[in-house]
Amino acid sequence: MNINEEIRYLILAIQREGNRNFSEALRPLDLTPAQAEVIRILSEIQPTTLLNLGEHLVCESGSPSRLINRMVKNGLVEKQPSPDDGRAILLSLTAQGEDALQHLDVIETALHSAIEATIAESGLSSKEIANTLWQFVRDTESGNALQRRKNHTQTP
Amino acid sequence: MNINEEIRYLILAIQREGNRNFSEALRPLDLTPAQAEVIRILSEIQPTTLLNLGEHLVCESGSPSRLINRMVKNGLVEKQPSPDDGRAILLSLTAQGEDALQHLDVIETALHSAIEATIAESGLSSKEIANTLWQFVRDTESGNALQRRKNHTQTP
DNA sequence: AGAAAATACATGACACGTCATCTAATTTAC
DNA sequence: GTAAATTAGATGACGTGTCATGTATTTTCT
Repeated sequence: MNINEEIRYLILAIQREGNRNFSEALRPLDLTPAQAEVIRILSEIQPTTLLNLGEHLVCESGSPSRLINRMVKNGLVEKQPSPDDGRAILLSLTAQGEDALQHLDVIETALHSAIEATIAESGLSSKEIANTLWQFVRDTESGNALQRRKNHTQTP
Repeated sequence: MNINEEIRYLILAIQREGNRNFSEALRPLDLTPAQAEVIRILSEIQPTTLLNLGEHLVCESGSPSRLINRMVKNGLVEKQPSPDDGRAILLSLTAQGEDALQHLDVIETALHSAIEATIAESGLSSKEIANTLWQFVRDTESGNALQRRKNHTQTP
């Protein structure tokens, strides 16, 4: 097996395993990884429209109508019509959503520490890895979404 | 945003973008990425059972009954009862499946060249990247599946 | 102002992935 | 030899992802 094919499958394997672990950690909160991403993004840019939310989501392309509808049904997100645009809908976290955010923070902090420890064992730095990984998603939809998130969370 | 959180989302973004690109390349063959993985694995270890196939699949945990049923319906794979075990089913590629394999080979070769070129731009080597990525999936289900595939394709 | 194009969102259709549960066949234990 | 445990596979349920299509609202163009 070609080393580049191996890397292709490694990315898939890491994503699957990571998602499984994260799902398991989120189970007590009754959240999926995609929902967790929505909560974190909304906490940074709420209130915002479905379209703008979609432009910050790495987990999905297009407008995440159904993902949001499920979260509304679960009491995590609320919708209200936009005063400026009759087509748009403004989304924000409910009190329950804000509450989930606090728990989510603990879980994600632990996850990121685990990632750091894993990379440290390899001898490379997180920065070197990130730099290489960025090569794959520069000027892509998902890459742009991630870049937007970075811009939003940096203190200027 | 923490660098390790960034890496977490980079993995997700790469997997999504890569999957979209691969899906698009496979569209003329009427194959999905998961089906492509099955074809490649079967070509290496056929005839084999559903369970053994599952142990070589990175794309799915558990037994891929439905994935295979779809491929049987599409004429890519054929099932036959195992002579040794009344519970087991032996899977193999049909002529159409073998034909798809040839086309798949061309597509994957191009994909792996593109991966190589992307990594080369970053200054690190494919081996260094692979080594670090392996840290994340050592002793996991997906990682073991990939290791089994490597063992099968290496010339001893 | 009015027609045409663009935009924001919703929805149907399909294929995954994951978990839980079920059935049938085989192995294990006694 | 038979009951219990294990194993191989199938299937229901649910939540994504992705693509295509549909509807309502705004913008643009003239």
